[in-house]
Amino acid sequence: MTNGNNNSEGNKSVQERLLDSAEQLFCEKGYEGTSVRDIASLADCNIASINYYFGGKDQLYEQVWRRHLIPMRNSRIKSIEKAMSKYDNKPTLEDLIRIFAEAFIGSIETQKSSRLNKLMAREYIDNHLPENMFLEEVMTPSVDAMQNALMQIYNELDMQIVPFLVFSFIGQLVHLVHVRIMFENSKDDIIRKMFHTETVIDHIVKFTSAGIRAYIKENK
Amino acid sequence: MTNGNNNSEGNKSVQERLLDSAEQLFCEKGYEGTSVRDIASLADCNIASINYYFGGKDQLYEQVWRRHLIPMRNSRIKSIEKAMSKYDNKPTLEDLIRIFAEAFIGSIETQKSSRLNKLMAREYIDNHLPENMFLEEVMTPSVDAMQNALMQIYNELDMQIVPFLVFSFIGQLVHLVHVRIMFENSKDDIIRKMFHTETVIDHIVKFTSAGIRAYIKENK
DNA sequence: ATCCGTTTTAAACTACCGTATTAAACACTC
DNA sequence: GAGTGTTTAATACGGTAGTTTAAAACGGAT
Repeated sequence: MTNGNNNSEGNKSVQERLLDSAEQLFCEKGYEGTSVRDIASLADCNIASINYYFGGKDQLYEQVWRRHLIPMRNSRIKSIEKAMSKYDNKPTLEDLIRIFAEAFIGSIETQKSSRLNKLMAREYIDNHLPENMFLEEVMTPSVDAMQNALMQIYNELDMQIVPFLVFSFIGQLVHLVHVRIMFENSKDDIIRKMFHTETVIDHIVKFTSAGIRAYIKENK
Repeated sequence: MTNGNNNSEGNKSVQERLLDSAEQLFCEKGYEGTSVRDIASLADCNIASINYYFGGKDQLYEQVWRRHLIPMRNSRIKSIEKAMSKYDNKPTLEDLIRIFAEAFIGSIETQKSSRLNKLMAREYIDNHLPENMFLEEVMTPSVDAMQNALMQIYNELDMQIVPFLVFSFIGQLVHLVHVRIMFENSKDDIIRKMFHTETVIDHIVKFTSAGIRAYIKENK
């Protein structure tokens, strides 16, 4: 081991080390807050390698995304399909919401999924990806899948309402990620405890189900 | 007019022009994405003025906040107090939620309040304000006021649940701000129409009320 | 051993950052 | 109108950013 970092071990290629280090730093400090020198240093390689292999900081950033974008999107869509098929296309509202929420937050809550959510939260507000890439390749597919699932469960649901329901649901999930970032260094144990995954997902499931059913009753 | 900007007109002082320009740029490009040269140029004054009047970029940023922090916080708290007193401390859930949501989004939906919400969203994730200033002077007071109001309406509500309810409510409001920014340049009229203030607030009121009532019933 | 394409290195380059300096312009009192 | 404190101005400074360069090191094939 040549230094104290944790990205140079093993037999990873330079590209992989750069992607790993870049991911870590981009998640922690954002795009502008991370310098190519920091990345190269953490990856234990020369600065020029970034331009040699990726063509620049921006394209390295894009590759960091592409590495996780498709898996992330797929895991969310898969979670919905699984919930649907498991219950013969008619899972309870609670099951559907819970499964998606867990996939969104990161079911086992690995360090990696937590980091990626943080990266997503940043990209949400400060676009450094090519135009609409985040929207079209990450957000929209998940939202569409969720909308379709909802309409399958409640086929009497007004099609114009469904986007609002998904908006409220996902809004809570995204907000959860933000709030967690905010309080992650907080000493306040009460607040930290409040945002423990299981507890808060239980709440979101209950709250959201009730919100959705508010639109069901009146149509009957 | 010496140039094409819109901050040098009128008889505003240099400080005011700097604050206006800084606010605009910080909202659009964030703290790191904005240079003091950009600010000075937009304000149509010398770079040194920023250090002369404010003591540095960081303190200018803080002043931009302080200018709107107290009014923003107050308008939210006021909105709750007004709702409470108007209905003799027992407004309907729908009234309370609607009034706060309108105050949050910016009732008249000025361009300014939209911009500030964007700035707030950034501050959520990347702190450039002095430690805890954002949390203690903006977020916490509003959240506390909302929690207290809820407990007054439903005094049978479990105190440990209330923070979750407020979380879900505010989560939707914050998400609305984000989504709007995301789609503000979208050509998709359907989406833009969806997030028109009145429509989406109607939904949030309905959805949130139902979510909250889900916790009321079981306690009875 | 030599060649040659690939990878790695150290250093230089250009551009911009936030800040500090210094002097000139201004507004006002006495 | 000389003197005073305040405001504006141009410019210099030290630092760091992302990128480029050109030479050195490497590694397999001939």
